[in-house]
Amino acid sequence: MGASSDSGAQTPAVVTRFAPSPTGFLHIGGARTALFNYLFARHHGGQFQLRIEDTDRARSTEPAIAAIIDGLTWLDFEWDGEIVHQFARAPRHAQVANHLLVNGHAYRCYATAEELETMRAEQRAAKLPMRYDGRWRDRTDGPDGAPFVIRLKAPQTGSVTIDDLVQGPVTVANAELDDMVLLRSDGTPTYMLAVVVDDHDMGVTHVIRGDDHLNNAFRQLALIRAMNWPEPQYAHIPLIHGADGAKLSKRHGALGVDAYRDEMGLLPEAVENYLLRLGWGHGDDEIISRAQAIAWFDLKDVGRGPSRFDMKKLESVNGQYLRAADDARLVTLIEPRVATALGRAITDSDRNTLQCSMAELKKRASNLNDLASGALFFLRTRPIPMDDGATKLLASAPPGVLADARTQFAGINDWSTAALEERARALAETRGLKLGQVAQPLRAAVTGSSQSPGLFEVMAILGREETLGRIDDALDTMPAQGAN
RNA sequence: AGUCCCUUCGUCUAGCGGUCUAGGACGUCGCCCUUUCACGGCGAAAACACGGGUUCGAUUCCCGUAGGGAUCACCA
Repeated sequence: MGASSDSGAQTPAVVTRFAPSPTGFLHIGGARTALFNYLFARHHGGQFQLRIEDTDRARSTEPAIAAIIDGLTWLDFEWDGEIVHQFARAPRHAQVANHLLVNGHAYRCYATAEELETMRAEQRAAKLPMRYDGRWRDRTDGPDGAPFVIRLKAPQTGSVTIDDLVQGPVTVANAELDDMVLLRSDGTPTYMLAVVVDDHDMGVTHVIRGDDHLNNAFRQLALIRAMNWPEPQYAHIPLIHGADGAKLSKRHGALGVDAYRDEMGLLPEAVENYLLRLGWGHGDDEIISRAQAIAWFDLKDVGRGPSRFDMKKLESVNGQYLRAADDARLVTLIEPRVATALGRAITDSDRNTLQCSMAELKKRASNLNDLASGALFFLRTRPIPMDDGATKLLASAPPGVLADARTQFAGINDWSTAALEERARALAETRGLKLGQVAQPLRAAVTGSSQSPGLFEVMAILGREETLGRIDDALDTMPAQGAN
């Protein structure tokens, strides 16, 4: 990209960008901002670009940049073109500041930090708005060699109205704004300068960002006008709040997206769907595919008020996507978790078992953690552990049912769900028991728990040898019940 | 403090002057299905912040109040 790319030969009608600062991890709010930018660009057949705002050298880190890229990749928000690293463009930013200095739209300010601090203290004491008072605005007698910053000579009268695509028309009097610093005394650009210059050079047509930037937009517009550049359209989306209505914090889920993937075991499409529905709606639609989202997304449908993050609903949405997900994909996803829990590597046989049981398993899980832990009993080696519920079931089982059931099952030639169930029902009938009185002890013996997927499906998947073995194990631990 | 923004069930939202005795989803509760737990199905409770206008008629338009949020840097 050239230093000043005004050429726009084949400039797309819509160019959006996601511009995170790599000072932390990509959090959920940032992910939503990225999603809206992505969707809007794709909806209009335009471009979605990524810019890393790393001008804060002290706080920007490589791991943070990697985390941002990792998060966007996981969510599959594919950006167009090369990633723009803001810091590398510092010379261009300085060039613009100096250009403004030359044409009179900016000036040197020699006020020291201490000086400005006392100015603010006085304003605070007088209960006046704290703004730079423009003391160097019309002076050119700066001390030789003294450090200075370059400030924008912003209009002081009149007002500016931004037709925000989300917030609607917003007007602010120029008197409310002060002359912002463009270039610091060390020659580095401020964020305000850098964003405007980069957005212009990247050909950004729509600035979609958190509404914490709404106030900044007016200052940035003054700079854009001073440069006589085309003005982008703005869309300031409300920030996400925690369940208690307060700003999102770690307690609420302002975690890196990696936490949603790794710790919570969520699916990227579910996180995307949830984020999309947070502050945006399309009739009664809840589960919305990427393609539909692109077709339907419009900034005018984005709500103006902040919405609260609801983990329960996220889990629910994730559960729906989990049930619709491909079984083989889920097997792959839970493999590491299962291996860790089991303390051993997963074999092909294990994989096969997981694949066969996945349809049953996923109905009982809303995230990958649940899915993995729910699958464990299939893969444990005998004798499998019994939880409290299972122990109680075995202790209160009608005398002899387990042994009788074992005998019945052992006589089955066709080891199938249907055959297993038929024998169990027959046994219950002859002994005058309800099916549950037979099935529950069996469930305990075979799964080690009082809750599990369908018992006969489980036994069919486990196979004759393993099933019978587990029943034998249970029989061994049971106190000798008055024989027959 | 000032400036700016926002306000429909607990939560996310639909609604864009009459179709609202306000719809959907999550959550909650009940019932059904059923060998357990889930899934699934059915049903219930649950909201237009308040006060003024405008209008034949306001959830929908305007103003005020209250509440919430954003913002005060040589941070981004």
